[in-house]
Amino acid sequence: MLSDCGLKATPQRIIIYAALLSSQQHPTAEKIKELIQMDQPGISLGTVYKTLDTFVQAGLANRVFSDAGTLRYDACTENHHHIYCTNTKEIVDFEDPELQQLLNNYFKSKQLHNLKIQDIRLQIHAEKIDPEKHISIQ
Amino acid sequence: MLSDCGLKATPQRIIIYAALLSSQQHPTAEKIKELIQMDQPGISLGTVYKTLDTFVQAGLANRVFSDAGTLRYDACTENHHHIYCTNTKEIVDFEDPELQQLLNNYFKSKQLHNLKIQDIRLQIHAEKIDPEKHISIQ
DNA sequence: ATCCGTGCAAACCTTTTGCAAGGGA
DNA sequence: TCCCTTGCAAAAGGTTTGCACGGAT
Repeated sequence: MLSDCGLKATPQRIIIYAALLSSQQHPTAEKIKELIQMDQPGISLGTVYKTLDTFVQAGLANRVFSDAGTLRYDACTENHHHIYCTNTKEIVDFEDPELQQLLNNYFKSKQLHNLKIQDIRLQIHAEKIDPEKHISIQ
Repeated sequence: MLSDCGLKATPQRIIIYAALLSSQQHPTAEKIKELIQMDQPGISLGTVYKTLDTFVQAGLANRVFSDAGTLRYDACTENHHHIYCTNTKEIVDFEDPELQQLLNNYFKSKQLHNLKIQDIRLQIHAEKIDPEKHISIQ
């Protein structure tokens, strides 16, 4: 996977990538360091930053916007959207082919002169009614 | 305007709010300090931060997401979207009632259980073909 | 007189950088 | 072996905080 992208498969990279893949929380660099603490106790925070940056360059990960001014990362590089819970501060993935179709059609008809669209992302700001429960999409 | 929100109308606040309103660039705190330098030379950067924060609390302004890890502000609190130019790094407002209608319909039909939607914002990442020209929407 | 906003500077936090040492191909 | 990666620590932003001063009610 890593070597497919021309990256050396070092233990640190493998573990960071695994952590990023398994975490659904769009973690910060700090959070990833915590997550892998048990497997890789001595890892340096600087290395986590550098590695995540390398992943972004290589197209293995994306940065996710957050209003707190801290960078968050996402191993999912497919086109998808994010639900920002205003109370729990979670960021949850949202994906729906129907929505994608809708947006594609809209932007096909609505010509934006002088612009080449690369990516459309929705931020859905919403309040979780019952923080105990999970979010479900009907 | 300020007093409507229960805020004392001090010279600093008036000038900062005016700068925010007139700038179409979703400025950072630093940028605002520059913008008002001529009118209010002695203003402290700390005051700018505090004032912008006060505005956000009062609902007079919004924070705009940005990947650079710097906070940007927007005096427009109505529902609208942003075009992020990947080459010029500009952030341009995008508003279209038709799109709004489309999104409303979509989210009305697509029930998100356990969530109360507050706000939907699109980030349109796009490349400006000719950086000299302005962006126009057909 | 009191309360709130301002200015200044220090503190803080997150992220980046430089460099020497170590490990993979 | 060679080059790339890591770890550490220092530096570099950007943002927040604490506190004393000043202005308005």
